[in-house]
Amino acid sequence: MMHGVLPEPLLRCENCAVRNQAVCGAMDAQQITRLNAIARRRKLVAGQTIMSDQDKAEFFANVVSGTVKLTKTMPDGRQQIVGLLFSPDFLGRAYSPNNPYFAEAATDVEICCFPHDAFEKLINEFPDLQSRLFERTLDELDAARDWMLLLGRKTAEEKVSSFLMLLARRSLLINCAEPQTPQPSQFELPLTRTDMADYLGLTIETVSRQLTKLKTRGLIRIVNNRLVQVPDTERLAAIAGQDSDAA
Amino acid sequence: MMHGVLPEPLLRCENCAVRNQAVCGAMDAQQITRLNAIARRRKLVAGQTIMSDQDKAEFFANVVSGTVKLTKTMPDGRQQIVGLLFSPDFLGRAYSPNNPYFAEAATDVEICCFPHDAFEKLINEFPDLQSRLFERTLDELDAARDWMLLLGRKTAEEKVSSFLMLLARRSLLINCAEPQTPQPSQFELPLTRTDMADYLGLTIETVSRQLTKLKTRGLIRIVNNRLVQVPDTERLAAIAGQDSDAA
DNA sequence: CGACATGTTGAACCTCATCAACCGACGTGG
DNA sequence: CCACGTCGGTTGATGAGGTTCAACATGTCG
Repeated sequence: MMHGVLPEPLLRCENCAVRNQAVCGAMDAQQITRLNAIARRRKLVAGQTIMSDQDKAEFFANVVSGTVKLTKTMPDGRQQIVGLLFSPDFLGRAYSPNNPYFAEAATDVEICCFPHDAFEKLINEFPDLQSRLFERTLDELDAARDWMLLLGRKTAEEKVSSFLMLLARRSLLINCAEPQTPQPSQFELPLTRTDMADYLGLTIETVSRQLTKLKTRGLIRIVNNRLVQVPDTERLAAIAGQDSDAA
Repeated sequence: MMHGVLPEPLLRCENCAVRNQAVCGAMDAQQITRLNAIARRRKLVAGQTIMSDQDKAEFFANVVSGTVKLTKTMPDGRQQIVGLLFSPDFLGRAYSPNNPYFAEAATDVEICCFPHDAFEKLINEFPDLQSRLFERTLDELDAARDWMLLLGRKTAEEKVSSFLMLLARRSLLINCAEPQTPQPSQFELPLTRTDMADYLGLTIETVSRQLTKLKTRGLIRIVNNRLVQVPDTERLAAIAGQDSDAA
């Protein structure tokens, strides 16, 4: 990576690692120049708050690296992670400055921020940009609804397996481009056990137990409490209770 | 209502009951004329399929009256309702003909259909229309995530109460325009117990038991197994485990 | 009236939450 | 250097909330 060593002003959008994947992918040279003028990189360590649900969001952002979690909390403290954002995902809501979620860095995170007003102006000028954001939002909606099925109807074992499959698919997608699933997979867990529990609607104890159960059955191998190997993704997918294509 | 007795071709968009609320609300006279040319009313009885998740969606639609449920089903038959659509809501997904949900009439339903290709052309011509759809999609995303909190973290009692509060708020919103919540409310349940269970991630037995428990405690009155009265919405909202404003 | 779908109630069981103890890694300060 | 507290994770014992299975009630429609 060259980017890390370049001084901030040279971190131009046209060289960005996530360009062509992020919302800026549809923009031409002129638009990118405009975008570059308002974009600003930020690095965050794990646990740091990105946006609070208390106050208005001052910016939009693209996740460049790391994992961001969106959470909702009840008055008595019960928590639910309602969305995970990975590398080219987009953070923030158009049309309304209100932000109903608490956004927090689950791992160390790098994001690319756009001030609210300037970015909205860009959206209005470039319909392509709006279309892209729209498409992403639709994808997020699909993902949210998939997760509703998981939260409402799946067993603890299926929940944990589904989460692991989510990561396994992601890592396969990033590493090789082939979409076949019968391959082995290896990845880092971007969440602590507590976060996994909050994502799956379980307790940390149940998550831990299910993980050891999967380990004992040889379905996964746990290396570092964070690094996980899945020797046979098909087998795990079957336990996750999903068709081999579903998320 | 005049509409019901008018022959189909006279059911013009400019007279539509949900105009100004639906996606067409932003359109001017000229646009409405265009829309009218492609729109087509359909009536469906409860239980009828609107769109299958198996095949591509051939149309978009606005819900004019009644309730539509979006469901996801696992291979073994477990089901989860992932969205409820009421009167001015929009049905269908732009940019992709694939439709990952099974859409079914929960009650008798009236919808206004737009063929896929013609409507997409309209979207591209009128950015306002796209913005409106985008906003609605963002609202749906928020609702889905609220429901994730419910499915993942709430107790059966809280789930049932939350659902009742959803309907109570809706009925108050429709009847009077005042946003105060301490009022009594009355409404029809648009779902069977089975559907309520599938919406809340419970079994029908649990739903039934929680309803009778709420009834016994005087928090609700059940008239017709379908007609429900809530004497004190604040009290019910407290049991639903939500701040008085949240969905 | 009988038949069928829809809803209720009861009893037994089971999954998962709760409470608690324990482990290992890490960082701090005496 | 070791004692100490903290944090993240694991494991065990126990119990409650919700499911399951089954019987019964109610409502609706021919």
